[in-house]
Amino acid sequence: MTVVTRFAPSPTGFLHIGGARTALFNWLYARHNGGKFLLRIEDTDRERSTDAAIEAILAGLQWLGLEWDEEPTYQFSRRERHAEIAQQLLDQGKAYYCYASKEELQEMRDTARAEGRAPGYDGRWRDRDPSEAPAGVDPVIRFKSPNEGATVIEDSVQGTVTIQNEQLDDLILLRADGTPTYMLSVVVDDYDMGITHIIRGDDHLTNAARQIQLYTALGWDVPNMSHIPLIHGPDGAKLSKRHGALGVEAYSDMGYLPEALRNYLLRLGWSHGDDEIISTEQAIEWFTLENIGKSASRFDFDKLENLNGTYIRQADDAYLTGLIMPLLAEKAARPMRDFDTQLVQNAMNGLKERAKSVISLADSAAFLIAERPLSMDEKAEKLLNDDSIQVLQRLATRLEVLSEWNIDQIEAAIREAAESEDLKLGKIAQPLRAALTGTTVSPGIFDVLEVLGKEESIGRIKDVNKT
RNA sequence: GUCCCCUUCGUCUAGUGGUUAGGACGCCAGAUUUUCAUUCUGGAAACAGGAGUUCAAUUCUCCUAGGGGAUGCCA
Repeated sequence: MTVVTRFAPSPTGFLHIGGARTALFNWLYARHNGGKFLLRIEDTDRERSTDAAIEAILAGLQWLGLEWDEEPTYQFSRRERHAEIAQQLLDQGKAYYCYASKEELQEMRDTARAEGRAPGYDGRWRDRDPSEAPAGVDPVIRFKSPNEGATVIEDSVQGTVTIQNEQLDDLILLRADGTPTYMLSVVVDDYDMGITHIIRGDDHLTNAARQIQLYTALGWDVPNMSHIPLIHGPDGAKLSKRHGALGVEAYSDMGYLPEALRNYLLRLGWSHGDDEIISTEQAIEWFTLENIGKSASRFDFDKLENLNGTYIRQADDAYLTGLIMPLLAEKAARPMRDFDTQLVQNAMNGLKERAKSVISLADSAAFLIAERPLSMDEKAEKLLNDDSIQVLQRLATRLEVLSEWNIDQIEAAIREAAESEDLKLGKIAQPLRAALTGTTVSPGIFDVLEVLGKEESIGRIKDVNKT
């Protein structure tokens, strides 16, 4: 049997971090088994679904490198089919029309809660004759769910979960306006799409019981189910915008590499012994449902950042250069030229050693394409003006020289200063670096000297500044 | 309120009826790097609490506490 998984987001917002992990797990499971990974956009809520959200989700998945198979399915386009199944259940006496008003429903909830019973619809139209229907009320179609016994969910992650049927009320299949609800659509679509394995957030666990009842009523096989724990914010509370409930594009904007985020997400709730750095190939080879944990995990930016640094250090120079050139162009407010790119790429090997994000990588490369003389950032300025260190004063007086990028002179100045003051170069390295790059968040001093020291590079910089 | 799920260092996690309870991030200390970063070495740091089963429980059972989820004509 070919494994078929799916990711089924509702397009009411961006692709958030939890959704991204769900997608990743589905993708990994499909690839591990040589199966298919399908995408279904659950847009049956016409009020809240937007095209912008659909685009953001697709873009997010692409950025993460989670390629889906076949064309995405748009759930709303299948509403006829959903209605057909609802009608079938109606014909079979497994569903019925309900005319209860919103007020009645609210009242039912209130009294149920007050009496300590399971809340929900009390089934007052379940066995009533349609001739008693009030005039002018568009009915909904409800599923006649079993009142007795229990529904058992055999979950690959959660284990066996039993829900008493009396806890579950008669869910709505078709709304008053004739559109299908989520509960009906998922079941029908998963069946029609041939989904063999459902992997989704455990906020759907209770829904799973209701859906199993539907599968049973329809005589369909229940797919294998895995309800994975949710991701929480650093404080343990539900993920909010302040934490990680950002769209994946926000992570891209923050300078995280997709491969780093993927690796991080994979390790959140899944493990393979002590392995931490896991390539995509290894992930596909190793991924199984058994290794998914059952408890919720917190989002930890420190670890993500560390992972990101690791991936940046391993990354190809040209690849990284390609990523930061647009950022540099923005910073410099001018288009980048071939020699700018070449210069940055030459320096990349040294630069990437100390970068934790694509953003900081761009920051540390900025001096390479900056206009001369440099404009200092505040911190750099302060360092250079700190009169508690004599050497700095000397260097500061030579700033004109420095700004002309005469490497020989710079080196001579450094050595002279260091020797005459009997200081280690280390002591003046920080301010020196500030002087050379205009900022304190720049690369190592020797990397700076090395790159700038290349006659060729210097020539190019001068050319740039003249034009 | 009712139902369901979860609980190993601060965080992500490994693990077993008998282990010095392992790794990673972060933190601290040291080495290397004439700065920073990288790298390396070392260190502090955990089985939520209480019963029970057992020769032996972190591991099995129950209870409590804490956390999370569900409880929509949202998905």
